[in-house]
Amino acid sequence: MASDTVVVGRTAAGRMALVGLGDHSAASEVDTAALAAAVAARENDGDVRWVWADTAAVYPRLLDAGVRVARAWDLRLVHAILHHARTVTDDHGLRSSTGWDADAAAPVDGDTLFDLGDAASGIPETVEAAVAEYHRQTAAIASSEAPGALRLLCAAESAGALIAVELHTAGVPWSRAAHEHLLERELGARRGGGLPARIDQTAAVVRAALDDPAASLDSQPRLLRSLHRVGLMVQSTSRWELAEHDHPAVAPLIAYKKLMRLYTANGWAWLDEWVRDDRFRPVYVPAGVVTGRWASSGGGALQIPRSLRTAVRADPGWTLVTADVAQLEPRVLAAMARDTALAEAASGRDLYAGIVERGAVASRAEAKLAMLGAMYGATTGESGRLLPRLRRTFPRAMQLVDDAARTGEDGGVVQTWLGRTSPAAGESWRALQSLASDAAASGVDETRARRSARDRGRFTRNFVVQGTAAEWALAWLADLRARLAALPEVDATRAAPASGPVFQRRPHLAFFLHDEIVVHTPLEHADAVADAVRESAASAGRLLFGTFPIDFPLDLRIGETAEKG
DNA sequence: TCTAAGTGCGCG
DNA sequence: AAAGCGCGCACTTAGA
Repeated sequence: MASDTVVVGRTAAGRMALVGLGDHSAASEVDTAALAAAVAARENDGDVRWVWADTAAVYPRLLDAGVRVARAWDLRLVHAILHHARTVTDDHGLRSSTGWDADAAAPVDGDTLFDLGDAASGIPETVEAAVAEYHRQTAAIASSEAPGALRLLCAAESAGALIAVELHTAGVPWSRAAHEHLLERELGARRGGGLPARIDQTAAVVRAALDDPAASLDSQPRLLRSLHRVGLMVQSTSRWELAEHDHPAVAPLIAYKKLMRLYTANGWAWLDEWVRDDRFRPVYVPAGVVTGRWASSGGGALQIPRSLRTAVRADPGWTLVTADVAQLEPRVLAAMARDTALAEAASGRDLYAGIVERGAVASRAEAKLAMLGAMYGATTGESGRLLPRLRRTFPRAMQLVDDAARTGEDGGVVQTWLGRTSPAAGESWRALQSLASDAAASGVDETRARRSARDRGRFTRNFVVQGTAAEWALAWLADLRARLAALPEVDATRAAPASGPVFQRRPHLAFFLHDEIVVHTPLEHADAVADAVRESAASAGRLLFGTFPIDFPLDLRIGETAEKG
């Protein structure tokens, strides 16, 4: 078994070049059509880390050709991390404009999305440029004050890039029939020309209550005027404010909004556009959020209503293993701050119950409110009122987030546990602050500047926690992916072809949402998958936080489970 | 007729 | 209208 790093890029002649960087470095060239076979051969030959410009551009074709790779290095994503990383002391030219700082190619419809060599991204893709960039990146990491952590982050980010493509390719097993059944039950039958019957009926009830048969329910300004005419003096048309009023129009209006939301966001049109072959294939965007969380593009993958998860159904002979982490962010905070008191409160399954047991607050609801307030920067209301009690009981954890907030308010940058750095303060932000600090500044300027400083403080406060939680989740995913790949395949008669050639015969990740995963697995491997999910969570905790005693308990379920709890 | 901004709501 | 973070999407209106 040879361990090697192989850089993949284009040649001037438009072929694909594979350049080995190891002891037995060698270069070879193949036509684009033969890339998958060349990668497969090298992958089977030994332990390889594949270095390429953009996983989202290269990997879909490999998967479609039946080729999975174990390890990768995504030059675009790693560049984005290192470009801003505060701990890097020598950037080796990484911070100058080289084309690698281009944004990801905007996802587009149709076949061009994952076309190899799509030049829209602006990323240099020649193999020479890729080799040079890889050397810059490894050198920059080596110069970091915490090279191990940064290297881990970059490897985890790259593993995430592989997983994002794999999730798209495999898709979420989605029962069109179950989805349609739910739509008909909630909305009534689909009607070609107009709205489903139930929506029409509900709208009629609302209009009757508003004493206006022509009232517009979809235009916020006009609806607001209609409400005012019947004495409902609301300032917005949002559900929470409507619910505070007692009027015959309120209940049907809230019902109308709920039905319309289902119809427009996840109705038949969504089903037609996003579900093929009983698979929902969202486009995941690794690091699409500044904190390092993933975003999604199209299909609203990260906003699927929980009520709709009844449509998530395993293929025949397969099942689903679903797991989410209980209170990931406060656990991560406890470990980052080395706050043993908070870690002890977290030692049971329910961190909030643990906080109550330690006497900080009186109820679980208060504990949750206070903890969220601490991580989001609440200043007023019940959440703000509870914060001093949390500060007394968990001073180290609270100091970590308070420090992050102060740094942000002062215009500084903060870092996650592994070294992802928050964005620098923008030019307009700085201008506002310096304007307000001028002796001749007006009270209005000062107020605006203070508010903007506090806004930024809340962002950096949350950045350290949300970003580190995202790192933990990446580590969890990456470790789980490797464990799943080691489980045995089922025979071809048991295959789930819609999951594609790489995954149709083995357990595979099917969905990921910040702190939650779904694995689609042949029935006989469900218990092994559940073990792998738990072991990878424990492994992720050790990888990030070493021996610090913090648990990451999972709510884990095997089988068709639509909703939580 | 196009785009940008506002509103509201789904998810963590 | 959120108080208190991070997103994406659908719909509307205002403005070019």
